Amino acid sequence: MEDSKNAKSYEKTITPRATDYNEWYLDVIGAADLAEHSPVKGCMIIKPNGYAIWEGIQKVLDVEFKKKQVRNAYFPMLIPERLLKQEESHVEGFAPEVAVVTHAGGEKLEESYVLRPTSETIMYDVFSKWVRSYRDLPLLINQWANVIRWEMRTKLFLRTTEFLWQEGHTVHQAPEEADAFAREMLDVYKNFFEKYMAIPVIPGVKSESEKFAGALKTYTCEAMMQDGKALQIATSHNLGDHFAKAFNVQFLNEQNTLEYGHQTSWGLSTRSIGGLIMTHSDDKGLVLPPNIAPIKIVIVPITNESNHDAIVEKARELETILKATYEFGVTVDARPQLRPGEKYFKWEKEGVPLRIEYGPKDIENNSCVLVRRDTGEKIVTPLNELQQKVTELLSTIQENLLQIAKDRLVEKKVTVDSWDAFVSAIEQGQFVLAHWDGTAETEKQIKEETGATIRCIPFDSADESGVCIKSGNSSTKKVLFAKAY
RNA sequence: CGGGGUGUAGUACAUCGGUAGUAUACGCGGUUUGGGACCGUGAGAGCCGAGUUCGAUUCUCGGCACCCCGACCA
Repeated sequence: MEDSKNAKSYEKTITPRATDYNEWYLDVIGAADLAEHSPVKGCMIIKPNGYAIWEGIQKVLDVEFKKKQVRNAYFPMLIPERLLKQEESHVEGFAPEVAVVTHAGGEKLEESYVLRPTSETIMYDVFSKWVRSYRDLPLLINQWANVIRWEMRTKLFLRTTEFLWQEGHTVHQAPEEADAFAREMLDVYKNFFEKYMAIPVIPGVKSESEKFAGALKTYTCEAMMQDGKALQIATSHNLGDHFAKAFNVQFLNEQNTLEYGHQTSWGLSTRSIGGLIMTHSDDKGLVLPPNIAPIKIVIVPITNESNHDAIVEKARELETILKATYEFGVTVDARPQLRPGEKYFKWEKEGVPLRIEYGPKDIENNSCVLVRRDTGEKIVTPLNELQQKVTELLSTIQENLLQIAKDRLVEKKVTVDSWDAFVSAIEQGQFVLAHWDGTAETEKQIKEETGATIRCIPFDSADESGVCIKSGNSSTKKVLFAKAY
């Protein structure tokens, strides 16, 4: 009896909050049907529900990229090993995690290929042929692709051996232009996260030791998960002319002299889905912001055997009305013989922002019941106001989710001036602003002692003189520390 | 790669040197249907290999896989 009870509660309970990764994976992701482990170690099978979110992200970003005149292209997954080795710090950074193809066609290859961990090398080798004159610049290319990084430990969505992303790569005439573009793309990401994903981020610059292998500067968006840990959710790099020199990306300027291009690269991966889940999930499962939710509205007809078909038919009428605005974002759960409660839980678990209950009572009153996923609030709505009310509620839910996440960021972000205060804040899982002397040694020491890393030097961190919380040396800026995923 | 652990039904867990059991999920029949319902019934399992043994899912050894904790990372 005891056993059966436990087993039952296991199946039916979603463990609290997506704060602990394991529970999150097991009970929220697993149950929500977004992804699962593949038979290939460290790789992820993205199920239809998960992929639909990715498709939504692609759709929105593609529009943003087009506004910046960025065009999509596709480059090979196999990169000749020599190309990868051409930029020194780049190969050092990636060497430990590349997978190498040594055999093909039944023979050992004369030259090995690596499976792209990122495409700078192969793309820039090609860019060197595409770029001849200043008239060819800026060159603005994006690619949607999979990449392979042989990480030692993987976590679904956050770090998988293979992941999907977009990587943008550009070439500019002037250093300032490249830097400005890298910053602009970071803004694109920041706005995307806030507007669509309802994830507030802290934009800033990475420290030297945390920056991308081969970059001059790495700009980052850091987000806070519900447990206070940080997630690097998108990055944009100013590559300077490092790669241009390694791959000979040169152009003739107006004075007819040869110059190296100045480059950027920027990316956003399926990790952002992990961030989405860990930002909004609650005890019942996933919570998706309406602006990115593949299904925004589910209509649950309340039926019994005798009236099932008739009520479903009426529910389809509501669906038709809403589809005019929301297209594929509306669905009717017309499965027979299931009790309404069971359907409610399924759709709550999957994060659908708005549920419409529609049964005999509603038909009689010419109304329906709208239920918010974020608050659980039930709102009886006359059918003639349905469309307007739905639009209104979806945008309210979107704003509310962003506000909750913003409040959390404010609440869990502290400024400290002493080492003791720093250590205790980090232990409590907070974001910590503190003075740092700017040296890699101090950074490393802090990491070893507390597990915290410098997430970024926030753009809005003011110049001010102070002393480093660890070394006591002088400092000019406060930087953001946190434990990270 | 270091430290720890686990391999039994779709899932989660038992048991046992000799019929492998429970829950849930799944199929079928029925009663239900405004928050995870119930009754009946059916199908479904020992990672691989070797050894010990009359007999191994169980014990031993080897392999493989996976999980957890570290170093690495979007």
